[in-house]
Amino acid sequence: MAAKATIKDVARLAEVSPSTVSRALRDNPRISEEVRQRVRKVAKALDFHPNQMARSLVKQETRIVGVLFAESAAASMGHPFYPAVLQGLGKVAGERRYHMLLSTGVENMSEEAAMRDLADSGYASGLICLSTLTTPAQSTGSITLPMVEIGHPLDPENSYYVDNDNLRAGYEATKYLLNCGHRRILFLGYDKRFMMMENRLKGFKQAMAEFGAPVMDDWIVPSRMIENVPDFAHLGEIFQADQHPTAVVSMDDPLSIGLNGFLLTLGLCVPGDVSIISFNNTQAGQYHSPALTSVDVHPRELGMHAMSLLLNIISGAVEKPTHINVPFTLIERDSVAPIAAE
Amino acid sequence: MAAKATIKDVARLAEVSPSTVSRALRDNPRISEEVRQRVRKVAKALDFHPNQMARSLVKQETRIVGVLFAESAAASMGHPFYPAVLQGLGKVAGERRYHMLLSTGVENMSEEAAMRDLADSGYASGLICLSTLTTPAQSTGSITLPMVEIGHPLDPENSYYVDNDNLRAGYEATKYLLNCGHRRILFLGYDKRFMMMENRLKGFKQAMAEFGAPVMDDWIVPSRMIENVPDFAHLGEIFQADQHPTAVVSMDDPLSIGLNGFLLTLGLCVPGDVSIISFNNTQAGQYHSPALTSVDVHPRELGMHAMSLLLNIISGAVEKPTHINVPFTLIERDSVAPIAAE
DNA sequence: TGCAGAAAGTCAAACGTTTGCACAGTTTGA
DNA sequence: TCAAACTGTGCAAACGTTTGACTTTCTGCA
Repeated sequence: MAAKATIKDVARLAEVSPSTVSRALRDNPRISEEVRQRVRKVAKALDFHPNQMARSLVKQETRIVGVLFAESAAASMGHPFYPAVLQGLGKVAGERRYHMLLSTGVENMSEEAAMRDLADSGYASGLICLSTLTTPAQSTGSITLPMVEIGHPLDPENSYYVDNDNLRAGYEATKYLLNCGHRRILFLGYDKRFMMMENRLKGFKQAMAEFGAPVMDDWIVPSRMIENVPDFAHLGEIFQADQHPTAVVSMDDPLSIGLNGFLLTLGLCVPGDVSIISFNNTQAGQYHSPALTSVDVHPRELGMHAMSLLLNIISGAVEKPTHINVPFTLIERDSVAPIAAE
Repeated sequence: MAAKATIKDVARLAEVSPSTVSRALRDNPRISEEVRQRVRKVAKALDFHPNQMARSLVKQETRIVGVLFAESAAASMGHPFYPAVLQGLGKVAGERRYHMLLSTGVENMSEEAAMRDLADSGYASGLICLSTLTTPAQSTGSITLPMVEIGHPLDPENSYYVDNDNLRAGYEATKYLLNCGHRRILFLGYDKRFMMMENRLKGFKQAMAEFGAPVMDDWIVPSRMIENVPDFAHLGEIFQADQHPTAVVSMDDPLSIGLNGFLLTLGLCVPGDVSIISFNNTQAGQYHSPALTSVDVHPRELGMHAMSLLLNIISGAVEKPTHINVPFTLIERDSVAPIAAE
């Protein structure tokens, strides 16, 4: 009773050979119904569970997939986007009886190193990589595991990945403001480390051009994701000027909320004086007043699709580099208003 | 080059036996310096990494710990508390070269079932359990793995766990309001499924009693954690009454933010008409206006301590059921004001 | 009656390590 | 001078499964 029961224990008690036990438990048709029953009963009685390590060893596969976060998993978890992705990943992993192994980023470990670590550990049969950076692991080449990325990969032609159409998202968000009559629009939260930002900015410019609205470099203001601290001094100058922006496209809800607070100190109201359209549709944004109009990129779906794809690759159902595009949704709330007559 | 190098490949090229390779790579003192060097060089050249499955099989241990979330991991990740804990867990796991295996809650799988699943999988050498529920797995008995819980366990005497002193936290939060002159205080967000709520409520009552303030059952208003939807109809009645509460102890920032919005619709201001002291000190709460006065339970530290403890148990450094108490911090911001003269 | 083939099991090798023991060669100590 | 001890290495068993090949027994058919 003390030690865990092994297949041999079951075999002995059921008076068959270990191989028969193995087959019986896996419903191999070569085992008679009678023996199958007997084996099952004994297995249950002993609370026998096959040792996965032994199993994995001989089958040369595990039921584990590694999950790797771009920033050290640690840092990134602060933002609701990542937990939501994880939630999606977990849902389909669970359904297909897979486990997820987290890359527990040792502090200051590079993304690539973490990836190698996970791959080399031999525990995982595949990799999910949230490498949304523009300069991810260069030498991903020698990694032999099946891998799917969430976000835009460096080499789209040869990668499996799931993503939003961020160009389109940037375009639609901007167009929404333009349609409300805004022309002086600021782009907040540009972080050139993230590929998606490039694309959203591209969409922004495209929409602006289409409506003949001017794009000023000065009005593309950076802010690191996650930390979400824009350059308030700079923003102060911009918004205290006479011809200040009447609307902003903000890359993230927390950022928008911060901006809103800042504008308040300047005596500017949202959406009365400045409209904000935001991204990520977080809980905080919903509860905020005014409730934020925000683009939901559906992180949970991103996760679900990524995991499905990976598992299908592992099982051999998918062979060619595949790209899945998860649609976004623009959710209208109260932070955008038609431009006030001047 | 195609298949992964095994220890035998290394042995062949280094012209030694597999056992020597094994010993050389683990710095066994019985191997001469010369051979050690040679083996290392070959191993590096072949990019050899020992197969963890094989290793785990013979050593009867893995470098993986399972992490189990109370609610299906999925649902709970929505709240910033859990990612923060995960962050802490990951930090020390990474430092000690352990990996974390997530219980990817199959939908509707009970906490206990998920636990068994994780334990039975044989992948994990230990378990972290965020079982903050009041009625967790009853028959945790037959689980033989080392396990530490985060939150208050059912059987404190025989459990390893790390926790806040929630009674004290409830007490201090309430006292903070009482010291500001408040007496009509509402307790918002009671969720009897969580043990910590019981304790916080106990602390609340204790403080109230100490100041001779009345505690009314009606003013202990429940709300499920995570979903964070209180009964607004009920709250409406309470706050529209003549003698409405002048302050509330709220179990969660998102909940507080929701309450704030609701009070606004009633024409009540925070903290002018109603003060709020909150829990969890989330980003959303900081950015909110007014910025929330909130008690930080330091979820990251909870995670770090839990993982350290577990790893110490696994390594044999800790033997007796241990309890670690992580201090909380009351962070003063703008959502509490001294009571207005009536 | 003989024989093919199916049915139901058993055997043993294999997966890639680790590790107790054996062994050969070299020192050491008395 | 010889036993004892030490050094450096190889052998082979073990960890707990899975699986291809093999054996035995039985069934049906010519």
